[in-house]
Amino acid sequence: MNRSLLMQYLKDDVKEAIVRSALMEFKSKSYLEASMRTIAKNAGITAGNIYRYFQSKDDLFNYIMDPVWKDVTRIIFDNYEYTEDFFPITEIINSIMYIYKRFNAELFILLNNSKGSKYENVKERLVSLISKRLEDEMAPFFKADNREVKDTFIFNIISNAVVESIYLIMKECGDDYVRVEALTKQMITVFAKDLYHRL
Amino acid sequence: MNRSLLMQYLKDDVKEAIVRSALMEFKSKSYLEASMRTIAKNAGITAGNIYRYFQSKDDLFNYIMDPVWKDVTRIIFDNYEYTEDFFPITEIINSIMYIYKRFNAELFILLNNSKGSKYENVKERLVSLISKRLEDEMAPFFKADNREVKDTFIFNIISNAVVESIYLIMKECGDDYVRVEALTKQMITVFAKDLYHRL
Amino acid sequence: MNRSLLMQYLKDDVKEAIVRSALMEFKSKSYLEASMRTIAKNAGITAGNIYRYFQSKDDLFNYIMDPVWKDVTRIIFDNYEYTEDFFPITEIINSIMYIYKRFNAELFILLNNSKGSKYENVKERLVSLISKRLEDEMAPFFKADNREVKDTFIFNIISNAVVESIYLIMKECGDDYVRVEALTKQMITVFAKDLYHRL
Amino acid sequence: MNRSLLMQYLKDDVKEAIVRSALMEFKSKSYLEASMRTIAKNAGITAGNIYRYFQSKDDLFNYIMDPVWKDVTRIIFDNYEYTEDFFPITEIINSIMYIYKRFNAELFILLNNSKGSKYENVKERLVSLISKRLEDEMAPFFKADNREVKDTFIFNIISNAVVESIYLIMKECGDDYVRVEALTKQMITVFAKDLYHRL
DNA sequence: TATGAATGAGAGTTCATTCAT
DNA sequence: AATGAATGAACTCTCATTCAT
Repeated sequence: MNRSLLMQYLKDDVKEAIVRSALMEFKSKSYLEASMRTIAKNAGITAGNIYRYFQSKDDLFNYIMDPVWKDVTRIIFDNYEYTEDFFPITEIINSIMYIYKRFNAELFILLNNSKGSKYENVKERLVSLISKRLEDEMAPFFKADNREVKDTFIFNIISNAVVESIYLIMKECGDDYVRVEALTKQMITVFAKDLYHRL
Repeated sequence: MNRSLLMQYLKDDVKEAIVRSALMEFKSKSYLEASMRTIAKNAGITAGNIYRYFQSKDDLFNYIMDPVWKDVTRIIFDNYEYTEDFFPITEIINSIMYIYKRFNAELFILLNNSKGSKYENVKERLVSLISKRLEDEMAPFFKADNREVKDTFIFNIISNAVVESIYLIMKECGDDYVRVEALTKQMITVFAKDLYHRL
Repeated sequence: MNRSLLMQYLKDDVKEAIVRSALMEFKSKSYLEASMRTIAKNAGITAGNIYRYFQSKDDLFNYIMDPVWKDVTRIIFDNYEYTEDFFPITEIINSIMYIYKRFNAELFILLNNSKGSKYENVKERLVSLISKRLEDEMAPFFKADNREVKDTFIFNIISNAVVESIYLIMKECGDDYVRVEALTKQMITVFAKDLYHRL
Repeated sequence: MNRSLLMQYLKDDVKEAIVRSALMEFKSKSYLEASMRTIAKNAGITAGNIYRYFQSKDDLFNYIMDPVWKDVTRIIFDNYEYTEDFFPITEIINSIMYIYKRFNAELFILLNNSKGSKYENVKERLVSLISKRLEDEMAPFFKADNREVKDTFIFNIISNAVVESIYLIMKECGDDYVRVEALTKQMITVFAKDLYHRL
């Protein structure tokens, strides 16, 4: 390995250290409260050196969060098979578990600690996406029964409840994936089972 | 109107201006991030002058938030009449509407932007209170059927959903009290109706 | 009494109240640390109103201290009768007791809490005055014996000790004039008796 | 000299500049009145930069004063040999000269300008220590003669005079160690010689 | 590439002083 | 004469960011 490649290697190493340290910091403090000094210290480098790898705090935050957001939105727009319960519960659970396992910390940050960043309103956008999909999926049934929902904002409320619950379960369960899955299932059941008849 | 009364009027005017400006600031930034200078500027006064009306940032925040929290906890501890639907829905709605009409913005801040203040964990405490009450109310029915809930954390999840939904409705509806009431009813129905059978 | 005289009376009344309150404040805080607000509050008036009577904090301080300083310096330059002990101890004690009884608080402030005011170096000036007088009084005796003091700064040191001791006694004894007088006598004895033979 | 050593050099330079500037500031203003901005300006840096070297104003003050106080108390508790003159004058002088040479300005600040810091009452404590020792040393002689002192506060007065005198000599003599030693000797003689017969 | 010293703007807060009333 | 609201500059301290080395 020549010197330039070594440098390249070292560089990636440091970048990863920064990202790892930043994740920790963003998990315990909001975007605005997070300290570049602390991130640097926990990454084993100096504050100034971060700016070799990221233009700004904002840049660093987005570098971490962009892929998560991409994945999350992609998953929501995946086509689920319809089931007679209106909701493809198993697949939803699977998606949630996938995101949970891959982006545990990141999702937590995205939902809760992103104030001040461009992801400030990410929860609202996420809820909107889910809400839209929920509404679309239920529309045919309402049409068939010649019913309609008085105020479609209720879909937002339900979607928001689901998102909030996922975040709550994440906080409660930590790495206990079995409990996460059980609680998530129960939660989806409570919110979605027979939903049509409660609307 | 004599001078003393005029002074009184003017003084109250400024205090109100500060509170109004502070509400705006606390609505858009968390307690810690909010700036006394910005509050002053938007109230049309100098930063130092705020301290004629409030002893500190903390004092100002609590002056606004104390009444809300007092009312909210009082309401939660009120005794509702039991109904055959498990929940005294009408009275709950009335309570929520009361708080909504009086403390729209304040409740939002309390639930979302109180980090760094003494109300930092208010949402968790509120959710716990509601959760406890929910569990207590349902306990007899589970006992009668000789059933039990697998993971009682689900009560926390549901309570959290209710709290979050109220706050979402507030944000959505502005001053449209009729819509607030309708949505709140629908929300409670969706979350609570037949809840026993979905647990 | 007509209105104008009444006003005059009231005015003097307020001025006295300010001075009394200021004395208290300057006794417990240094000139710089003393607060015009506190002085006003304890005088039963508003801060702004002080400025009707005194141009500034400095002006107020000097108004109180000028007469004391005048008296103190005057007394020091009074002519004492010579005694065979070199020092007219009785008269010195009397002078000190006079100042003590009349300007208890003021002297304390002058010596200890005047930093930042024009009396900042008053102790040094006072000590110099006393020192000069001490030297002058002892000069003939040295001359007669054909002796001289190696370093005349020793007179400053002794004078300073006397001044400091007076202030210390003031702090210790409060209004117990009998103890003040006893201790002052003892102190003068300790420092001055047979001084000539210890130089 | 490599870069790291150079940095080290520069860093120490700045720290020294801060301490030097702080000494000046604390010499002319009390702890509370001293300004970090002024200290920074006179050290040729910005106010914020001080905080790279010292955690707080308090930290900076204590960094300068701690060693002095440590040395001073250590010396006072040292055991002196008894002499027939009651006092181990030579050793006292030596101790004073040691402190003088090491902590000229610092002792001045400690005794005079420490209000608001943890050394606020240091002079009183120091005087008490010396006073206690003085009293203890003279007690046997009083007992032997079946005498007693009317008011033992006189020991405090004498101790205070000694402390004050040391500080006065320091201010007067600057770096002229020979004169400091001569004056200190003379001062101790004036205050302590034959003290027993003047009490 | 990396350092770490330094900046500069901003935070909350205090207070002597001014001034319209 | 008196009020008390308001100012504005000062305070200590923090931190993202820059830059000479």
